[in-house]
Amino acid sequence: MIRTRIAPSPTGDDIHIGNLYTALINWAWAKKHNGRFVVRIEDTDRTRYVEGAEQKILESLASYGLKNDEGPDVGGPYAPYRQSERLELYKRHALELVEKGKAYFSFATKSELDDLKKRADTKLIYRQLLRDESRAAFTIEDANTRIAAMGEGAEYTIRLLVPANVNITFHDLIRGDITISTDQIDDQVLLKSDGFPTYHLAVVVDDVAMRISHVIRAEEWIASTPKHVMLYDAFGWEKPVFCHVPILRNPDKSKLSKRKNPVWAGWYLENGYLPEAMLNYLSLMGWSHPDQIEVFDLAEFVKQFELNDLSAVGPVFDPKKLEWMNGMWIRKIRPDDLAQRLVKFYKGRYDIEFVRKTVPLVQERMRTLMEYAPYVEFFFTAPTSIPTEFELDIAGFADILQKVAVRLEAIPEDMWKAEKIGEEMQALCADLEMKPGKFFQMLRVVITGKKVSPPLNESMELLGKKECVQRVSRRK
RNA sequence: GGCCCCAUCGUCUAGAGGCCUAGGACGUCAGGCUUUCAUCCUGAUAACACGGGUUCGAAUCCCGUUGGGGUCACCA
Repeated sequence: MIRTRIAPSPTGDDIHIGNLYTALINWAWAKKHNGRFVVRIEDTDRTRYVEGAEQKILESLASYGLKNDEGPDVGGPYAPYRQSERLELYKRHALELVEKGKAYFSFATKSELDDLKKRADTKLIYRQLLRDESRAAFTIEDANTRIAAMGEGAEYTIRLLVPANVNITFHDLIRGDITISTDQIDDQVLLKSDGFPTYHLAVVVDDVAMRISHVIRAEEWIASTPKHVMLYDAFGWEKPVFCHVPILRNPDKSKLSKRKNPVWAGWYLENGYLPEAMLNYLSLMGWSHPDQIEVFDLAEFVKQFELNDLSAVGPVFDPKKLEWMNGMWIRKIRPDDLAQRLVKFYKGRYDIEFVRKTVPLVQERMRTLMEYAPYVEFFFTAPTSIPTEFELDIAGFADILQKVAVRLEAIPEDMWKAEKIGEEMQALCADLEMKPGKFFQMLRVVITGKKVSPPLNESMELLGKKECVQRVSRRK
């Protein structure tokens, strides 16, 4: 059984786009194999905890259609899915490692550690000192006596015993074998002095407890994977498949950050992006469809996606292409679907009937839902002024408008259709011996107040005869 | 700085030794269609980081250099 997970920390406002990307990969891989996609909340850092973040993350995932099969919101066979509710499990395992001689108690205080760092010229020497002094300081018996003596508020940590100069090799599905020396790793704290586990202990214990088959996470975790490998080995556990996906980048290639791009998943939804478009765009990061097509839905992605086809190169997140993709999706969905999304997006500002009528006029010119409002604004607000360049540029401006008004007035109410309006205006334009471009540009500005608008005839039909005549007449 | 990862148009990518005078997409530019804008169509622009090997033959394999990124916490 394929089981994947994402393990977000509730430390921000929302789920980060990079995490949404990782979530997509995890979700797709699980779905492809009829497996399970798990969300586990890693809230072991109490100092960075943000109230409400967990809910927002879950909401965002659901909004994008990446619903989790197990998690704190829906439960599951391996509950609880919040690490803060699993503290006993971690402590038990940390102690097990101490018993096995794979970890040790440490009473070193912050200042003692700082002192140690000061004495060491290099990281390597620091690690040696830590190994030689800290770990040898107490036998298990001594430590237990000391902890007992300290009573309730006993402060100590449990550290992993990391041997010097041993090569740790693990297999990454995308990159192949990766070897890192233990000289790069100091004795890792597994259990913090506040009784909470560190990420390293918790992630290994939970991934095993929750039967995670594929650990698919961002590339930034590669350097700490040897720590996890040591833990799997220390416990005698079988390792999952490791797969480190590329990190999304800013245009300057640095790790995608809010300084250069909006990074919160919710932001894109709030700014008129379709979940389908975002996911489709994200799926093109480090991966490409075997047929080289670029616009496809989630089901197609799940069908075609292979984990080891993922590239190891960190792709730049390009808002321009995302926008194009969004435009493609706006045109791709059914008009009625689009209408309903618009109503929802604008929180009822427009009623569904109005939106249904205007969607055909604007569907192929919108790139985001946000562009709808400016396009239809003129239906509600008559233009208040005309750019003076028009009056100056067109000889007999007022007279021409007068004639337009007369023509429009002459169209019977029951014939007030886009086609008829178009014919009449064409005819008038010919009578006046004006260039169509100029004539219609003028008419457009008078009716909509803008040089750019939805198709004129259809717009006038929707606006109604009375309103159109009024808008034209007002210019006399 | 140590260690690890990576390296094809500005960007996303195809390419798993000959099919590559390197293909597609976004962007940009030019043109067409059009009653504006958009859509759509056509065309143009632009890349195998560099240097050594291996091979009859290298974008593809190996080594080095350079460049970029990640990571080195009682944060995840």
